Amino acid sequence: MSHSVYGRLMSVDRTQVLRTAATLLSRKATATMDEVARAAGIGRATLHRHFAGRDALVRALEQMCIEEAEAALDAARIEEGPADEAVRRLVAASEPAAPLLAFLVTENQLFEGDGQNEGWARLDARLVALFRRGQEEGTFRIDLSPAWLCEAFYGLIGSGAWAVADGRVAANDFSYMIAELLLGGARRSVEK
Amino acid sequence: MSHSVYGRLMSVDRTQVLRTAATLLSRKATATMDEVARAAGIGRATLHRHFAGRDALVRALEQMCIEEAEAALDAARIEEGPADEAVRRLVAASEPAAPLLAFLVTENQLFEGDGQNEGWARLDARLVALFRRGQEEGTFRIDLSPAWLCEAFYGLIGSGAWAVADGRVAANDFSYMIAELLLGGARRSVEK
DNA sequence: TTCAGGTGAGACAAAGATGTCTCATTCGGT
DNA sequence: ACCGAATGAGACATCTTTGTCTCACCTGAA
Repeated sequence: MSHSVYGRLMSVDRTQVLRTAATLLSRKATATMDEVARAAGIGRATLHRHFAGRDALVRALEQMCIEEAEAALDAARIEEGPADEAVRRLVAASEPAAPLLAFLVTENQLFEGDGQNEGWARLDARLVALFRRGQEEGTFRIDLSPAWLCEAFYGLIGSGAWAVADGRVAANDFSYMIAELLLGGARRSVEK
Repeated sequence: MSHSVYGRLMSVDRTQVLRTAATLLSRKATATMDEVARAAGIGRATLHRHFAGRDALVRALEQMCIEEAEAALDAARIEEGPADEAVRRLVAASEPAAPLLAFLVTENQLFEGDGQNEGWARLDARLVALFRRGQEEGTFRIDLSPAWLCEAFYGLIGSGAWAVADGRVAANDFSYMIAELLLGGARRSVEK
């Protein structure tokens, strides 16, 4: 028996398919399974062999997004050092997952059903904890709630991903722009 | 012949239907015409009488969004006074159009077709001009491009609208949170 | 009351998407 | 070269959505 990196004999890269699907679906949420398959460069039948249907595809996207976001949180070591630097590290670490997040942030449909993935709650909790820590340490202002900062973080990651995808901003500036705006805002400041 | 406020004998409020549709579609982009009709409290047939199809509905949404956004730009008098205060006024004036913008920001599908509404270019131009003016006047930092500030503005309006709709933040805090984050960021500053 | 215009509900066919299947082909390992 | 596994293309039935139509009902104005 032969094995690839992921333990299966195969040619389609599940991860790559999901990334492509995320990019397409964030641009056109009503895209059909056929369009998703074509965008990923595979046949509709093959797509169906890997994901039972549209719902299963979105669920897989959700799962992958949560895993990558949690990996980013781990990699950024958000519990360490000043909160603002932790946010900077987190933005940078979130860049690979940005297209995924851009899609899922808008797919609020996921939060209607009965069994919503508990991963989102974990993510939110860790992110809120980070902003709360920053407030308690005096790094972040206290008149903006951690919940809102959390939302803004998601929103800016999504906006950044779209802006880069559309070529309105350079990919290299991704994390700088997001972190700077989130932390310092647009107004010119006397400090730093 | 009888006339209502809008010059037609009628009972359905076109504007209200569009607002409801925007709210629903921003939460569930794949909603059917029937779901949109139910959400608006009208029959599917009636919805069809007013909007020939899903495409026409989205186009009407787009047009309404552009009109309201331009009205907000006018009402905020963004050419007057300090740029940061102009942004504050603009955010406040944009609040009524927020659910509309939240939907259309994510409906990138609109920017694929051949005939995309030129209203977006007008909007972008005015917004970019505002941020550029702020930079030239020394109010805004120059290391964040006007194009990115423009994107971030849209993104934060959308995030704010969702956060309010989901009850994660109070509706009263809408414009304060957005304007403060966009202008000042999360980091505590020595000024002000 | 009368009446015209608007509406909701349902029926209906057409169009599109989905899920499943078969078969020829290609690719990687042996 | 061989062979098994996976793929792409296409056919197919089914389900959903869409667009259109009819008809009964309601409402406001005369």
